Amino acid sequence: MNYALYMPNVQTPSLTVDVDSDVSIVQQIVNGLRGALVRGDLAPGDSLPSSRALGRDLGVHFNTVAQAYRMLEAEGWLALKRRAGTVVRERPNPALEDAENLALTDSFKKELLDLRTRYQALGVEREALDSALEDLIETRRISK
Amino acid sequence: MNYALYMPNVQTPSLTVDVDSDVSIVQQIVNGLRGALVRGDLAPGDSLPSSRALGRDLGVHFNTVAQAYRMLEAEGWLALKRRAGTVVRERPNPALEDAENLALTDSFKKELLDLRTRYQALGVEREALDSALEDLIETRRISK
DNA sequence: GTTTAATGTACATTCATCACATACATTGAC
DNA sequence: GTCAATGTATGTGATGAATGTACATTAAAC
Repeated sequence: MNYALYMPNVQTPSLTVDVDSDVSIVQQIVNGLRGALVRGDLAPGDSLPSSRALGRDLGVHFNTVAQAYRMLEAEGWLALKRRAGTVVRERPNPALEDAENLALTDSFKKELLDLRTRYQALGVEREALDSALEDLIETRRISK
Repeated sequence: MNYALYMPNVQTPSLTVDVDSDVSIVQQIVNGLRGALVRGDLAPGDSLPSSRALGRDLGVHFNTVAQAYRMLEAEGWLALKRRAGTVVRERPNPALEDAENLALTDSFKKELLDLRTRYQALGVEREALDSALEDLIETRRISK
């Protein structure tokens, strides 16, 4: 089942959770919120729903949401305060050492390759995957 | 720790396993072998090491390798026979219904977007990620 | 200022999964 | 036919995921 959350700065619903997915619910929430944060749909100063409210909307336990919030807090995106709720923080992009940067880029390439290979093995045509890759690059060019 | 396996049709070692990774060992083996199968480094008729031999080389338990073999058997890549060992099968690319194809392409886009966003949030520059994407497209064009 | 209710935090529980250990069934080689 | 190498089946301890429940904090209401 999928549920939706409405962001303060965007009209279309985002943050859906698929209980049947093989990626954990916490990770799905983290991915969805991180995407909104990177896109700017959630901006510094914005308040997020309480873990209980979001858990209710998503159909999961509030502790599951709370854990996702804490992971995003650890990444520097959110500030969590008791009773006051969860707020988006100002978050400068982390500066990386060259070595870290190279290592991360390599990991990215490896994950990317595995991802593409997996869908290719499932029978998706090369052209469809290629154009999805192109689309991602293009989208980024336009949006920035 | 990383270990290496030598494929019959390729000089450079492949299939490394990282115990500290957050992706499971079985999945790493599946990913590595599937990559070799899709690339053609492992071709129909090729024999794979026994689960015990590969487990020894990789430094993991042979049942872990056996499980990976069985997953690839379920995908249609391998034929497992007792005593005779594991052999690469002829495997036509699965034909997909249009609906499946669209759904898979959507999943691919979603996973791709999450992947890129995650590394972007880690501080990797947009240009590095973009060029990795471009490289993947280019590599595929050349190799096929 | 006191009370109160809403929020995040902490810990226990249940269940699934991972990697491994061990015993077994099968079967090609000799 | 015997044997040893291979895959198969089942059990186990550890880890993690999602939830249940109780608690600590604190902004808001009065």
